[in-house]
Amino acid sequence: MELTEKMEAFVMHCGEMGSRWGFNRTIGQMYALLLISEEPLSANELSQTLHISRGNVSMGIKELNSWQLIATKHKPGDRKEYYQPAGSIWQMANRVFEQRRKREIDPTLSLLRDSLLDEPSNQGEAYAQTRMLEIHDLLEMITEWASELQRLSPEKLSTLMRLGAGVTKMLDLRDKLTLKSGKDNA
Amino acid sequence: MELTEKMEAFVMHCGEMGSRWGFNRTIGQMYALLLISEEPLSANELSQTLHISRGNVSMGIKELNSWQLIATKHKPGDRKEYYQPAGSIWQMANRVFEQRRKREIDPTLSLLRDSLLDEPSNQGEAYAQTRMLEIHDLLEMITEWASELQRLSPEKLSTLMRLGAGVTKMLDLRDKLTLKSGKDNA
DNA sequence: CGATAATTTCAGAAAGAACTGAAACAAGAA
DNA sequence: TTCTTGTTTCAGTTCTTTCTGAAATTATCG
Repeated sequence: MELTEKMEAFVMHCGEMGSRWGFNRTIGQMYALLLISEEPLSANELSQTLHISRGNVSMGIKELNSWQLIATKHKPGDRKEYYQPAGSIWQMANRVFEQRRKREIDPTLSLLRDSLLDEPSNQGEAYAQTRMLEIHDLLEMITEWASELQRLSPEKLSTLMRLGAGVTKMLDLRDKLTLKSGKDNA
Repeated sequence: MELTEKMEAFVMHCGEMGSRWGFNRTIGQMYALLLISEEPLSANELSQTLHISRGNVSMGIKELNSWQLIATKHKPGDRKEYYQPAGSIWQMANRVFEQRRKREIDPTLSLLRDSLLDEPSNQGEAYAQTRMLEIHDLLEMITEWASELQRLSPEKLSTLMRLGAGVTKMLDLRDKLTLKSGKDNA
């Protein structure tokens, strides 16, 4: 697999960003390469193109699988496995968001829930709990909102996104409607 | 500064999560401690309570400052500096999102923009560019959407959030209105 | 059933990130 | 100015993560 200059730039960039996106350098590179490659690639091709060890590729594939970001393909008369990105860009973004939510938010949320069950045992702890409650509520909102967006079909999501600056207008519109028809909505 | 068991659990947990949230362990701990502490704390108190070196605290404060997450206070007749969280929980969330956008999305976006300016030099590159364009558009949507949300006042944001599952309904409503009044909206 | 072709695992090496502590620096107070 | 009290810096150390490569494992073919 030969890369043009631009392709290599992209792949390497995704490597740098990899760690910021929740996985590591090589995994970022691997996924980038699979994304821009027209044909599915074998583990060996990944290893050679990216100059990383075969073992490392194997671990990377395992990780990408656990994120459900790649699919495995077989070619007739060929024992090797070939890999390609799973699903559309939208689905990929969804998966990444979901995984990150699981890792970055859920654990904190459950710790906070536990902590808030008990009565505060003194003044300082009472204050701490009010702050924790704020954070809890914020995180809960974020997760609810996120899962809401995930349930939305890609088309609707796209509409909502394209709406952009219109969200504010929509809220205003809704306020008017609500005022007219009385307080019957959430 | 003495911590109850629950407070310590929270602080330590934020430490573990720190790296997932874009900063490191000690910085997570420091910020958590400042959040749940009623009084502003001095660098020495942070150092002692968390059992980390004075120098490390200093670096942490620098970092938290660059994220605009803490404010510095002075007590009359006391040379020390005291630190406390800056702004509300909402503001904090905003800051974190913004910083992360800057680090995780903006660089990629500008790379993609550059890359997409040039004509593809061969078949494979043409395919790569179509994929890159998809990613570009997705990232652009996300950033626009995010900055949109940031411009929203906290109250509106809160309304929008509480709306939750209602977003779908709202979209439907909007569709009906649009159909009735013709195609005059975005 | 071997023999062969591929994938996975994992101990140790290498690279990278975070932390310490002592020295340098800064800002009043006397 | 000099002394005191506080903050910052940074070279070296420690801790963590990632990567390699050889050995173990699994799967397929004849």
